[in-house]
Amino acid sequence: MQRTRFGEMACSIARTMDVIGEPWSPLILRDVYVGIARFDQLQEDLGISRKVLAERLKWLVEQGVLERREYSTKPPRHEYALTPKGTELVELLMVMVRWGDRWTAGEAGPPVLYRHHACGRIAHVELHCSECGEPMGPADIDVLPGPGADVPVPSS
Amino acid sequence: MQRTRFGEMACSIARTMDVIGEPWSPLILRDVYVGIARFDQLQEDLGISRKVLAERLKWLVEQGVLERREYSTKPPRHEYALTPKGTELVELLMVMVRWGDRWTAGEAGPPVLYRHHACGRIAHVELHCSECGEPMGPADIDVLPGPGADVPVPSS
DNA sequence: CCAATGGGTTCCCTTAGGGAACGGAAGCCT
DNA sequence: AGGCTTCCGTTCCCTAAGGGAACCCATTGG
Repeated sequence: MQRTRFGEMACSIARTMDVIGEPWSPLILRDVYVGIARFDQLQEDLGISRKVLAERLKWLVEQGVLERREYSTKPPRHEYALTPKGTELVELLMVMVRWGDRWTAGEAGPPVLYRHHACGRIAHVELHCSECGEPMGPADIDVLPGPGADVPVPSS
Repeated sequence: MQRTRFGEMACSIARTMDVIGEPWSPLILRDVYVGIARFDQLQEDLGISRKVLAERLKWLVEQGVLERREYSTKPPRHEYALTPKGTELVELLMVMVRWGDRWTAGEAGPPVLYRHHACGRIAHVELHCSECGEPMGPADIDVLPGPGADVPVPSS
């Protein structure tokens, strides 16, 4: 619903939510990431209303998160693919998965597992500091005002 | 709106969205994390409707993400605090901030900065593998079915 | 006694999600 | 050639959820 526009707020959380804050968007990105890329596949896999799916896809393409490309011209057919901007959002999904696994999976265990190419092991993501490489969580930081504070509208 | 229930899906992303997928929830958690913890403070800081704020807080408390506690009995006054379950969600917020900083901050730069206690430097989060400690992003993993796949309802 | 503060609740209006039906363009089958 | 099927949406209507403003109640301070 969200009639309050988040994109104008001087907060990167709000601005991220403005792009993918509508509840279906992360699931759409997940599906595209794992290769479910066409309209009907998405609709069936998610159980989303076709109307809402069309709206979401349009929005996500406008935001530069997805790209709509023709994979067949003779019958015009399209599929959706992650842009670099969208691929980085998948990192966010990986952290959501981690939290969901820990707190909502119950006894059945996690629905999916990740195997890390580098070490070949089943693993999950952890947050580390970009500067020193050590773990960095909510308790390990001070939050300071940055240069973009109090600037309501960034660019567009 | 989300009349489709996400909590039943065998997907940790969907189940996480079921808890905090409504657009205001991450901003509420952000505020509580930085110490904006009382109803009126939240309402003013966010510009959210009081009705929706009351609903969200109730939901987040029910979900065990926030805790409502009385900090004064004489006039009964309450504030909200993050539980451990909620504190781990702040990790998710930190990743959202990272994405928002990179892709939506514009020339003004990030609205807030993090200083890492361990090294004292301004930093952002990066995703690493829990097993080998190396970077682990969307391109570095295989996604495999886990034990909880095809189990629609986890516990509750 | 009156106003202010804190923390909500109630009411009404508008808007966005859900579901089902429709549409249209290009194969494919017989 | 006619009709079925696939893909990708659009349109319609209904209901539920968000927004805003007003109201409420308890306590405290002046």
